[in-house]
Formats: sequence, structure tokens, C-alpha cells
Amino acid sequence: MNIDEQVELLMQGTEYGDEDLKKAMTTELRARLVEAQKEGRPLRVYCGYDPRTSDLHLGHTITMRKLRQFQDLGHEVTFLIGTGTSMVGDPSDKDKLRAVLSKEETEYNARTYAEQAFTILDREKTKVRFNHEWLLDLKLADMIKLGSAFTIQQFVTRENFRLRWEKGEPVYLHETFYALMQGYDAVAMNTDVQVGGSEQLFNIITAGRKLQELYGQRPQIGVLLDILPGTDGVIRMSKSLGNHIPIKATPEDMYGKVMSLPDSVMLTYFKLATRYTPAQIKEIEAALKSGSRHPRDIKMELAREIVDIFHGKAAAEEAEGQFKRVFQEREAPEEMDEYALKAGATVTDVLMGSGLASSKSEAKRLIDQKGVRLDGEALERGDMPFPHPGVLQAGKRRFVRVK
RNA sequence: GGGCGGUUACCCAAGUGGCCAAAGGGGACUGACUGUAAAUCAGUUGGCAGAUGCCUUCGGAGGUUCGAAUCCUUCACCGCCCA
Repeated sequence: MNIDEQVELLMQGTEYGDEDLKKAMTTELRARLVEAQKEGRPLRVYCGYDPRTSDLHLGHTITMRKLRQFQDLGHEVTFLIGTGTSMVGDPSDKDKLRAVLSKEETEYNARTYAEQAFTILDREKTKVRFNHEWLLDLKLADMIKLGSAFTIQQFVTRENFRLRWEKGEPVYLHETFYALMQGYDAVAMNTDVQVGGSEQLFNIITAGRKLQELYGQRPQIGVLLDILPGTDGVIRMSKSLGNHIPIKATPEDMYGKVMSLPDSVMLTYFKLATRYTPAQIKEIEAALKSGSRHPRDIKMELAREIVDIFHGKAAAEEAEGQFKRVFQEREAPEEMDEYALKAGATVTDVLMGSGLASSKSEAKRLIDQKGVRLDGEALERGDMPFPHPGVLQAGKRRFVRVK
């Protein structure tokens, strides 16, 4: 891959919210790549992860995908776990104060986090580091030096703080340390490139670069990635909003969730969450625009790719097969949970016993809404004895085989 | 330390003595439509019961009242302001 192609790949999916900044970063990245090649040294690249959850979703993986691209181009990648920074909690993408985590929680999360990250990163080539190693040893004198590079105004005008300020919510002093601490990570590791979400603009570009200069280093290049929307297609993917695709989801579930995305975000997904190259994505974009390919088929390709990444090709194909059966042909899936019919059980009993309904009222509601079918026929009453063994269906996609 | 305000169902949020299982929005679920969706439309969204019936819920505990999410006491947590 030549340098131009490398730059195109590495800048794929980035979002700076400002064209000039994007141009500047692209130019700097290009220059640094040329230089590294000439000197025969890899770039030092890192991304920091806040170990406040152990349950990763697709949104968490987009920076890992980017790191992997650097890795594949021969650069040195550090997976940095924010054991020090998490004591503060990044205020960047929240309009609320974040809870401070205990050391135990943090360590547990960090371990499972890294483990899941290796479904994307190359384990052999990845350095894992913890920023408490250098952050917690900082002296007050160091903090003063770091603090001298920033003004109160910079923080007050930051949108997330400003909103809280205006709403009369507290903004704690220690929250402002976060940017300094993250910036210092770049200094401590003397990095060339830092990858992060676009909400990391302040931390990476303002704080990181400024502090590196303060310490006589060359400022890093920020590779800021666009936000991955959740399954609603609009809001950033997050578990608390319930619009996430967990990477531990079963292949079938993952495939179905991807298919439920609105068409409008398909390309974003290709750019951020798949192994596709810029050239391949351009092709898809063209096919979509000209109408030469059905959007549904393109989305199926996306779903296949994403399931493949986490579960492998075979599982992806199987998930696709099941999806076609259940949704396109409206038939029952091949594999489903089974439930042993007990003598004298009513329809309601079976719905509850098999977990299709969590209460009798819910069972009744489902039946009233014509959402319950046995072998394709709607059941009318909940209080009648269960007619006969067969495939029991609640809604469109929940099935149980009653024996 | 002082003054004031808050705590409601999955989330946000209305409700200031009976008409409150509790408005509205979001989310979720069901149905129609469809390319699987999205959008749109209709419905459901505490539990139990063969209907207008009963039980549990409005931060915790206790009290006033025929009757409380609503009033009082107290405890806990949170916020704002003044020092």
C-alpha cells in the first residue's frame, strides 16, 4: 500500500467537526508516515479506554478497528487502560457527573475489556499499559505545571461543562483534571498518534498536543473517529440507551440487530465497524446510489461482515440462513428453545413456563393482540388447555418448540 | 454553619387530601404496512381475577384522616444559594 492509500485508509471514518482541522491532521499524518518510513521506525499509536464497563458493544470497537489498521501497517500500538484516569471519569461525552469507580471494579473491567479487544486487535503486536503507572505518581508540582497550560475559560466554554453550568448542576474541580491526565498520557508515552472518538477533540487535540509541546515533544496527530449511531440510527450507541449491539450477542441476534438498522447509517457502519477498504466502500456507495444493488442486500452483506468479525464466517452464514427463514419466509427458525408440555397446562401456563411471557397479564395481552401463534395459527384464548405440541410463537421473532 | 428545593412506575416528567394504578413524552411490546427495517397508523405497557372487583406501588420509617403520591414527624440521599 502506498502512502496515499495508507492515509486514505487511516483517515477513513474520521470526523473533526471542522474541515481545516481535518486537513491539518491529514497533512501531518501523511508527513509523519513519510518520515517514519524514511527512518524505518514505526509510529507510536495509542488509544485509551475507560474501564467503566466490562460489557463491550460495537461502538467500543471502532477505535480498536482503527488501531488494528495501524497495526497491520506495521506501527506500534498501545492499548491503554485508563486505570488512573477512570478515577476521575471522562466528562467529555456526558452531560452528567460520572461516578468514580473503585479500584476493584476498574481492575475487573480492565481485564475483561482487554480480552474482548483481542477479537479485533492482534494480540501479539499489542502493548497493554495502565496509566495509573505514571499518573498516580505525579507530584503537586507536576500538576501545577500541567495546569499552567490551560485557562479556566477553556473549560467554562466547553459545551459539556457549559450546559451543566447553565442548568445549575455542579461541575467539580477534579473533572477538569481529566483532560490534563489524558494529555499527560501522550507525554508519558511520547506518542505520534492518538486515536479516539470525536468527542475527544479537547482531550486529544487541545490537551494532548499542548502538553506534549510543554514537555518539548512533537505534538501528536489526533485520529478522531465519527460517532457510531445505535440501532435507532440516530443517537450514539450506548448500552444505557438500549440501542447497542453487544459484541457478546449471539450470531443470530447480532445479525438481526444489524438488519434492523435504518438504511441511512449503513455506510457509516461500513466505514467504522468493518474491515472494508476505502475502495470497497466506494463501490458499495456507488451501487447504492445507482440502484444497481438492493439496499437490503447491501445491509445483509454488512450484517454478515459484522457477525463474521466476532463469530467467524460459518456462524455468519448460519445466522443469515436463520434470518431469511424467520423474516423473509416467515417460518420458524431451525433451532429454538424447547418446552415440555405438562398435562393439563393452559395456553397461559405454557407462555409463562417457556418464558415467552413474564406474567399472566402479559400473556393475556399478547393473546388479545393476536401476537400468539401455534404452528402459524393465532390462539384466541389463554384459559383453554394447550391444544397440541408444536411451534409456539410470540410476536414476530420469539419461538419455542412445545413438546 | 445558614437559607431554600428535590426524591413518582424502565427513563424523563406531571400530579399538592377522594374523580390516582397515577397526565404527557421517550423507550419497550403487539398488530397493519414493508425490503428486515426505518417512517407512518392503530393498540398495549404494576400484579391477580370469567366483566364495573381485589392487591401492591409514588425515597425509608412512623403519624393525622372515613380516606394520603398529596398534610405532619423523623431518617437517608441529592441539588442550589449565602457564608
